Amino acid sequence: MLTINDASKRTNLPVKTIRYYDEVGLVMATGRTPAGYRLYDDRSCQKLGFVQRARQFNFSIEECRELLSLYEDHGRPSRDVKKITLSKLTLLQRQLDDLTTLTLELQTLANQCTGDDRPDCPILNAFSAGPLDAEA
Amino acid sequence: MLTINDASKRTNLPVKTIRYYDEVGLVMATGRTPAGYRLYDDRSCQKLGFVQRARQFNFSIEECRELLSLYEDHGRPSRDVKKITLSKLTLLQRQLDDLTTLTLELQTLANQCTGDDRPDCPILNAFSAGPLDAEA
DNA sequence: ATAAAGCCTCCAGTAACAGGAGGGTCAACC
DNA sequence: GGTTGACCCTCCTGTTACTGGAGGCTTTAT
Repeated sequence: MLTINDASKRTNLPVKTIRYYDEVGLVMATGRTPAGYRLYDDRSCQKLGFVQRARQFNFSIEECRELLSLYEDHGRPSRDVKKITLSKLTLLQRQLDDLTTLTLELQTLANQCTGDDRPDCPILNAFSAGPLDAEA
Repeated sequence: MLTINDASKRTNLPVKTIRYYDEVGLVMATGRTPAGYRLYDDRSCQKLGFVQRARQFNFSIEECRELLSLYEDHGRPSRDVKKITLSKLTLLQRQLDDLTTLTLELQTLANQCTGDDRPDCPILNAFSAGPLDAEA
């Protein structure tokens, strides 16, 4: 049985975060010492690692909860997991597109800006004028 | 002089948001009626539009405040604006890279998953096992 | 006169924690 | 046996940029 600190070292998750996951019931401590210290075993550490990686994939806590229950359920069909993953991918793709557009537009503006002492600035003008077409 | 509702219609910003911008002192109402209703003029509407577009470019409220003061200051050098914009671009670029990596990895996993009734699922396995190499 | 629409302020909630206060616990060392 | 230091606990606040709602005026239209 590991203390929360040991679990933290093993998973590279901050102690605060592990405590938070326990609090919201995502990955609960296996038990408590008489003094109330949280205890974690190998299995719960594994779950913490699972959540950590899923979080890195931008899955929300609630989505992690869902994935975790699928993960725990030994007989779950992989179809369910794939469905969640694909819908997540769609979201990611949209975010990616938006961010790309944004970056390009801003890049265009920065290129047009002389960046000297003169007060005329295409960036501010664009913000002021309205939606821009990111041409040349 | 426009009511907050009129300003909302003109800028397409929600009334709540305009009130919020007033509250935090980003774009304050031009004045108030005797009854305490917020009033906005053309200039403040223009500023609201400015903020709206800057927000679409992922500038935070604080950054908007800075840009706005530059925008208000008629003699500001465009250098200042460009500097803020470029540092913002750096951040955006990093976000973009992270998101791209993420999407690719998840895509790989989804491709490997049969998505049928069988419980074996590469996605869960990857989450469970540890950091993955996103090779086909 | 009254009803609907619009306005106000204040409070709570969102996501996923991080930071800190105040206080108990544990192992080691002198 | 006392004390230091590391570790643990709970509870509270703060973060970002709003959104939703309660309770209660004001204005406009009928």
